[in-house]
Amino acid sequence: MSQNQILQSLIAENLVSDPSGARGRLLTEAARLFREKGYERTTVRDLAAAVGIQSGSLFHHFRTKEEILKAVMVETIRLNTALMQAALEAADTNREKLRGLVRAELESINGQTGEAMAVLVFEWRSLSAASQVEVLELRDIYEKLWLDVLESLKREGALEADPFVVRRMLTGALSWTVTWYKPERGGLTLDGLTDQVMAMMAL
Amino acid sequence: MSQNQILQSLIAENLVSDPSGARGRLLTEAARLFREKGYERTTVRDLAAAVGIQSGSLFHHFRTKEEILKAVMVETIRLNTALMQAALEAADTNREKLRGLVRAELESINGQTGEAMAVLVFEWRSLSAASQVEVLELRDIYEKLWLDVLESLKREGALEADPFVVRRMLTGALSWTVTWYKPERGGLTLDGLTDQVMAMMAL
DNA sequence: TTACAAACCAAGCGCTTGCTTGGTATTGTC
DNA sequence: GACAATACCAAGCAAGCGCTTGGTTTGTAA
Repeated sequence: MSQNQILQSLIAENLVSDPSGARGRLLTEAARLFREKGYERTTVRDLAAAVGIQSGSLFHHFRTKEEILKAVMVETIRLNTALMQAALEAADTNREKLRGLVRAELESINGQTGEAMAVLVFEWRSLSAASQVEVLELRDIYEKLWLDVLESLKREGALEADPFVVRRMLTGALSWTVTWYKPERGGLTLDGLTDQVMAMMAL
Repeated sequence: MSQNQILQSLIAENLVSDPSGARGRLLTEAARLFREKGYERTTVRDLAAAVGIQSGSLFHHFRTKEEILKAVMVETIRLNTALMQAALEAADTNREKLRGLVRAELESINGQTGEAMAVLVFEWRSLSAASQVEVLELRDIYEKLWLDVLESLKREGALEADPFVVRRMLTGALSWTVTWYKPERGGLTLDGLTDQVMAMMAL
C-alpha cells in the first residue's frame, strides 16, 4: 500500500480528516502555525485568518483552542501508526524492518506531515493533563511496533544496548532532524540520512 | 577542576550570575518555571512571586521578559562550554574524550542545570530573531568541541558515519533523555546511560 | 417552494498580559 | 549623618487574549 492509499483508507474509516475538507484544512493550517510560532503564540484569530473565516466561527467546529491542538496530535499519531505498520509488512529481516521504521519516521518528520510531527514533540506541554493521557494511549501502540523489532535484534545479537533505551535515543535523534535536516542543501537524501542512522548504530 | 570550581571561576569573571545573588536566584527560578510551564505560559507575575517580589520590580533587573529568557540561555551555554572543555582535558584517547563529552552533557541535561538546558531546547522559538543570532554564536563554539573529537574518531576508523550528522543525532538523543530518564527509578545511573550511548554506537 | 440545519459573520465581553509610573524603603560610601 | 544609588512596592494602563452572542447566509432534500 502506498502512503496515499493508507491515508485514503484512514479517511474512509473517519480516523483522520480529509485535508481537502473544512476541518482537515484547518488542522493542516493549525499544524503549520503551531510549528512556526508555537501553540501559545498562535491566536484563534491567526487560525481563523489562515482558513479565511472569522475567529468566532472556529468555535463552531471546535469547542476550544486546545481541542484543535489535540486533534492535530491524535490524527498524526493515527496516520503514523498505519504508516509504520505498512513499513514493517514490506520488510523481511529484522534489520530491514528497523531500517523501514527509521526511514518511515524520517519521512513523517521531514515530509508533508512534518509540521504536525513537530507539534507533537514541541507542543506537548500545551496539552491539558486530560488530553495528554488520551494521546499517550495512542502513542503506546505506536511505540510497541518499534520495541518488538529492537527486541528481536537484541535476541539475534545484532544489538548490544537495551532496546528500550535505544528506542528513546532514536526518538530524540530522529525528531531532532526537523531542526537541521534540509534535503535541498547538502545533497543528503532521506535514504542517505537513513543510511547514516544505521551506520551510526553499526547496523 | 571540579564542576563547582568551574562555576566559581565563571562567576568571578562575571560570565554567569551567582545563584545565591538576586539576579542568579531569579534566573534559576525562571529556568524552573520556563521548563515546567513553558515560556509563554509563565507570566511575569509568576516569576516575581517565585522570588518574592512584585511583578513590576522585575523590570528593575531586566528590561523585558524576553531578556530573562535570553539570560538563562546565554549563561547556560557559557557554563556548559566550560564543563565540556574540562571533560576533554581529563581524557586521553578520542574514544575517552567522546565518552567524557557524552557523560558531561547527560549530567548537564539531567542534573542541576537540567532545567536551563531543557529551556534551551524547547523554548528556542520564543527568543526574538535578534537574540537567536547572539545565542547561536555561542553555540557554535560549543559544537566545535564535539566535532573535533568526532572527526578524529572518523579518521581513526572508529566511526563510520559523518561526524556532523552524528553530532546532530547525539544532540537530539541526549536532549531527549530529559523527557524520560529518571535516575531514581529503573536503576539506570548516569554512567550506565553513558555506557548505553556508547554501546549503541558500537564504541 | 419550503423547511431546517450547518456554516459563518460582526461585535464585543471579561479577563489576563507585559510593562509603566510615581513614590518609598534599604543599602553602601565618605 | 548626609547623600546617592539601588532595590523595591502599589496601582493601573493599553493591548491582546479566548470565547460568547444574536443574527444572517448557504447547502440540502422533500
